[in-house]
Amino acid sequence: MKVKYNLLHNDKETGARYGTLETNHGTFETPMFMPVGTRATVKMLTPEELYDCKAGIILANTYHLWLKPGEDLIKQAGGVRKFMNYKGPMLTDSGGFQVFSLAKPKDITEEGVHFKSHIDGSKLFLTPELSIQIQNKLDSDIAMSFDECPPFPVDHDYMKKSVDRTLRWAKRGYDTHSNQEQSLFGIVQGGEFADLRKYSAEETVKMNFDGYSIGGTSVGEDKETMLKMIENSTPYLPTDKVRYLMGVGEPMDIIEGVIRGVDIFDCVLPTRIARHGNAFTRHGKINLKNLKFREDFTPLDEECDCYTCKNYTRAYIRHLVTTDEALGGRLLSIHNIRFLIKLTEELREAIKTDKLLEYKDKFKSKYEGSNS
RNA sequence: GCCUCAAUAGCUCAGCUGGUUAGAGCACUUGACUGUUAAUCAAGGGGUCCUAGGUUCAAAUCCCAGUUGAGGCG
Repeated sequence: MKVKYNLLHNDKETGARYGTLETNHGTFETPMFMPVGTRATVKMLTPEELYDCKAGIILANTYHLWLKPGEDLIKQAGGVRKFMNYKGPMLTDSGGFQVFSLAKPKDITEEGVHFKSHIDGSKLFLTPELSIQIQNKLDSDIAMSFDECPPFPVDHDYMKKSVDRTLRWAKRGYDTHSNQEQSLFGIVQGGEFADLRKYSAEETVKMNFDGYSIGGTSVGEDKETMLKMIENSTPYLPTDKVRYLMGVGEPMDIIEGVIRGVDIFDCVLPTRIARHGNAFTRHGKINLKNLKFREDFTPLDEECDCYTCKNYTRAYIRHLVTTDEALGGRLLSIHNIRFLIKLTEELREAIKTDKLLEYKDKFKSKYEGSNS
């Protein structure tokens, strides 16, 4: 079956959405943060640890799994969820972000995108059809359209051409999509241009996808521009389909996204900064490598209910991080993922009680106050 | 007792045919990270070049004496 979004409540002041998304492998509440498991693993964590973090859905990447181990092996294993022993809902990204991170402008053609493999430098060619075919075989619950994710900034002329090409690619992917058990989402682009966001959203919605996402954010633009990108997109999306903001994961960005009508977020930030020794806390981001945590025998965050905070101290985690022990990255990853998911839980509660703006103000003053 | 070799950043070492402000890796102290090319990247602090003389316009570098260490010979 296709995913089904149920809108259960709008925050009275902001219109922010509380709802649920039904999938073939479970129903979860939104807003929700989706941890990133690019290569069929949320780096350093087991599926059980993700369940403990209350992850509603996780993400894997078409591009990376195409190269290794190959989509046919994963199909043989019974799909990516079975392959990695993850029992909950899963979304696959299309490889569109790799157009941004790996390809050069001249590599992007109407037919598809020429890549140089980041593994061995060999020449690759990814098309909208191929991306969808790979995702059909990966058998995720939700497949993403193959889009161009342009860098920031590009001029209006380039962005218009890019948006039109992404629309044609979306249509090609839609026509290729054959896995009836899998949903397919369209992606809104248009950069910081309000007219192109509107145009991209309206044209994408006409194709009647199972859900919609906002792409082209977190590619180097400033915060204010990113928020404009969102608020220039969500008004044109249908209220009865889920909305997913791609690549956004700073706590304040998630809150601002929810206020603007977003339901799902994904981001590598919690897991990446964890491997680099950092943790989100109510009082801002902290770097456990800092000397000031040497004798700090308190948890990362007093109010956190994660496995790490219930059992370990900052001093111990600092020891693990400074001695390059893998457990440090694991404990921090568990905490950071749980932190963002708990944030979305609290946002859901705030929406249900129509107190989202009040919640935002409280969170913000703590988070952007003095670090400790 | 004699001979040889060594001594430069916290550690391991480059530099030694004299010539800008003595370097590197690691460690240390910080910072960055937003649909993962990332357990990564960047910056910063840190020196009696063993000590004392000498040669020279100029010495980590050459000469002399000493100190400490390693090895060898008695």
